[in-house]
Amino acid sequence: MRRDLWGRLTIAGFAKACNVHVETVRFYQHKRLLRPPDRPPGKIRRYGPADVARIRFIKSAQRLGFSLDEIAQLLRLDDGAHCSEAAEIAAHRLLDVQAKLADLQRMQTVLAELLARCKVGKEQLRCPLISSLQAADSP
Amino acid sequence: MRRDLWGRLTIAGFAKACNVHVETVRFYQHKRLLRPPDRPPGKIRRYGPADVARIRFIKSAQRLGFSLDEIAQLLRLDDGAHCSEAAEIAAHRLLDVQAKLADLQRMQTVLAELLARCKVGKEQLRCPLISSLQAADSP
DNA sequence: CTTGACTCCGTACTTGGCTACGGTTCTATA
DNA sequence: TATAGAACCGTAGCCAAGTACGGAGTCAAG
Repeated sequence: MRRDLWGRLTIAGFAKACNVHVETVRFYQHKRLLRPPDRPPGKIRRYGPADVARIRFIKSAQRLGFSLDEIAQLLRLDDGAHCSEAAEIAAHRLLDVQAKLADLQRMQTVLAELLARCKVGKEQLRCPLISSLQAADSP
Repeated sequence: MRRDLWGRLTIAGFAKACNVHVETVRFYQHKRLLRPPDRPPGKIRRYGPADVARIRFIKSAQRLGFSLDEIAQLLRLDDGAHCSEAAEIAAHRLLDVQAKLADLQRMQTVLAELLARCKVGKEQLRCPLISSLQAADSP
């Protein structure tokens, strides 16, 4: 993993550290989810730990069902937005997160119960998963 | 919303009840997430409440970050799978759900704190969202 | 018993999120 | 300092998940 004298990574090492492809990094830069580090004239870009954390956040948030556009909003909160705007974004996202939590908690209960029943009996098991999710439709 | 004498819906009413498009219903049938109801020869299909619940489950699970393939697995648990197989699927999904829960809980805390700080002060706020997510990379 | 809306089904197009390609510019080791 | 291997950057292609289209078959209100 190549680093310069300040320990900052080239794009290849950076991508590897984030467990994504180089092209994905560039794609996120293009979509303005990640600001490309300044490029000293006639030299190449170098990436630091904050950039790694940022990409990891993006990938984790995707696993939670957020789109890149929603993630861009969340990142603006982390970057520091003015209060009135931040409050609005945060309030929206908070409701969304809470709805997801409620659904996932019900799902967890149902899956855990299924697993427990599996351990005792060996019969054919039905698992009331469908009825475990209740989230309202978001338009 | 058209129903027959047993109260079962045509595909248009069904789609509306699920808040999806007719084409989406057909797409899910094609992907075997939903079995098309039997079609009496020379007549059209009719859909019941169990079908509505199934589509709603699919849409909710998508919001939680599950792909259609993962959702197909979950649906097989609900449909009743044999024990050894069910246990394996359930165990995998349970771990996944628990990782998501942990991340969402941290995110909820951070968003709620931001919102609280917004109410008192009016300054520029940074929100330590990025450091709130820790989920391990799943390959 | 017609007519306009709806169903059925196959195929083609779109969008979001990457992934690959290829020509030019940097970089670092021999 | 030559040169293999990166980095850069634009453009094109790919896959998942829909979305649109169109012709032939149903349905029900008039």
